[in-house]
Amino acid sequence: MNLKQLSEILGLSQTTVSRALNGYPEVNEDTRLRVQAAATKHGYRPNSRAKGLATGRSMVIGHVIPSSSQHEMVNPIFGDFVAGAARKYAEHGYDMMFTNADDTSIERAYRDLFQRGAVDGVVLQGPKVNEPRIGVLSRMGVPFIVHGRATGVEGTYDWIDVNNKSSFQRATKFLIDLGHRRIALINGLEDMDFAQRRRAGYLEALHEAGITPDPSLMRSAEMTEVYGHHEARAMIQMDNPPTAILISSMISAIGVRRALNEAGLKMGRDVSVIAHDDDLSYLKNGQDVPIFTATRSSVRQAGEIAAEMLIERIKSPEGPVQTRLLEAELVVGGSTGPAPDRF
Amino acid sequence: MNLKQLSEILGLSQTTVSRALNGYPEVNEDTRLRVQAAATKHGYRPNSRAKGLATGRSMVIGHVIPSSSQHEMVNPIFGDFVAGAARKYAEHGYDMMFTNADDTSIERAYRDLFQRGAVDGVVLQGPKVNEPRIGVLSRMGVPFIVHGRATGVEGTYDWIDVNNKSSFQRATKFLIDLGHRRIALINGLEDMDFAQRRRAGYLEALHEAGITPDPSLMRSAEMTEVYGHHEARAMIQMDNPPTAILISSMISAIGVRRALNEAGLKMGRDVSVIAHDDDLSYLKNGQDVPIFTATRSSVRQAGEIAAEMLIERIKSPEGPVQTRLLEAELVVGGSTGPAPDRF
DNA sequence: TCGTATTTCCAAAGCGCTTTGGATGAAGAA
DNA sequence: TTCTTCATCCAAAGCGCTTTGGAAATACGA
Repeated sequence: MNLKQLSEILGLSQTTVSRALNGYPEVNEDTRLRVQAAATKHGYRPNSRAKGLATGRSMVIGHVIPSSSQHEMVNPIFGDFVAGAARKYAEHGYDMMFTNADDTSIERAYRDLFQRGAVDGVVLQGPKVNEPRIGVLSRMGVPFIVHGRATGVEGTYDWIDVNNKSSFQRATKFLIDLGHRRIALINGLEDMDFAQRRRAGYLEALHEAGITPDPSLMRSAEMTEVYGHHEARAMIQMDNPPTAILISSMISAIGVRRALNEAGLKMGRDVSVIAHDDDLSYLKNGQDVPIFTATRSSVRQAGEIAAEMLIERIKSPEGPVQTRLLEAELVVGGSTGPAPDRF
Repeated sequence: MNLKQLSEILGLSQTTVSRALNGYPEVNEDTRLRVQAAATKHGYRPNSRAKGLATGRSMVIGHVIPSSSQHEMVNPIFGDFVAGAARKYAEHGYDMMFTNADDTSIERAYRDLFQRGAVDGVVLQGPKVNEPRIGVLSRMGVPFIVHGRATGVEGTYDWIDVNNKSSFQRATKFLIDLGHRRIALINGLEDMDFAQRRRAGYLEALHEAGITPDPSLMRSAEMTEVYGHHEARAMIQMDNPPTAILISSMISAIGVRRALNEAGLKMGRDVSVIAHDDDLSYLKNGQDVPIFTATRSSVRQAGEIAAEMLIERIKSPEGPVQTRLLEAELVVGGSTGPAPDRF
């Protein structure tokens, strides 16, 4: 069923039917009701491609899945972020499109998506330090929003981010106040912007307390469970092991916990642990009592906000730059305690 | 840059340029090269909406995210499945579209997506027993593939699934052979088809061994970490606790492990545990030695296969029904051992 | 009554592409 | 030479919608 057929059934022109359905004023209210009834009855749905062609808008927002070619890793936060965004998209009548691209072709993927008119805007996830994609998108003139920020990138752009630095600074200070001096940081990949910021917060807290950072206590890699286990295990075997560990992801924190258990160490007593918690739906940090002391910030909520900001940007491309800094909450759970007495 | 402009630059008709770029034979090879060079030089990308309108195909495949309204839960396998599928879509020139829909409007979401011409085919994830969506999609005539199957649905349809029954039957038998008699099952939601099949396998193995199933050892809910913890904790406090636990998800298995640790029980010695492992990229089951004894089947690979099957279906809508049953591998890890002597 | 708004509708153009049905000219056959 | 046959290209229609620029009919004012 297309517009033409529907209009013939109704004995009206396509113009009138189109207007009736799209809420234009120049159509009699009786006619509108008649049209709407017929549309529902016959299950008429305007063809999105034709509509897009005519209006010049696709009502689609693009995401690029950065399936890194080396590490075939899907970020666990992906699902929740997307679910949050999708909900808002749906509310505003947008669909969501994904394209897959490996590291080498991400830029082309974005360019392609936009220039062939497939999307009205894009979301850039997981920015690296000096993220080159931001410049590319800016020059292309495509509305976009960054989930995160990119140190070293010139110019302004819309972004939503967690205050990674302050949250890790606070978490570190929390541990220092508990008497910890040897605090390890199990972080994400070095070149990720969030990892740099978290490290900066960690270092600043150490600095404020007059603690010299120990490079052997700072690790970084893709944040899997196995990675957390591997690094924690290595560190507790050191001559001078850390008494506390800061971890950039709950998933890796689970690996850390596993390593501690294997070594017969008790979290919160022998070793204190703080993790960053994205509040994933399938991995809540305990029920009433949090398992891990954690810096918590819902990535799903970030997805919702990102979607709304992007839609706003699409609506007014020349509007003022929008930024949004979420503060992570420091929730205290059972994984932290006073530094053990080693003397 | 559109076709018209490009053809004017080249001094050729739109027809010829279009044909040159799409590999039709009726164009001189020199001309074709000239056209291709100009297209690259000017960064010409055919507008997908216009192309779609003209060809009648959208080159997009739809997924519906079933963000259940009650439990705001995103399935953790979502990311990996999608990453697998997306890769294949990209290889064949397809994009991937997501729509969000709550439980009540999923059917409408599919109908809408297809009837307005937004997608050429859809993927149906997480089928329930008697899944009504399958009938809907069949009647609509939209090419689709089911990730999973649906007991009780009449008619044939394309699907790819893991042999849930046989894998859980084998896993259960494995535990029985180790001397376990009280074996618990921490399963997914009752109405999910996979959960029913896993339970059937479990029950059959018990039956074969002459063990009467104990309803108090069978739990089912959405498979979060907290759920695994909660159920395991409850069961080990029973008068007659299980000596082995079968779990439908690695995430929940982690919760089970947490409960066992809290109770001072050692996995593999005091309680044996087998989990189903979807081989998620961020949650590998250990490195060399598997942590959990597990029934393993890569959901990412399932995504790839599903994508290829669907594309094949789109190509030949009248082709024979395609089904694919993957056998899960039983990997033996450190979480299982002989039943403890209780006498 | 006539002239002017206002309401309600429509024909046709246009969005950017593919594809049908030729047209043109060169090469080969007779 | 004249007639076919290819090879190569093009004009125009069509995909299904929105939107421009009226036209017709009705209401209103004087």
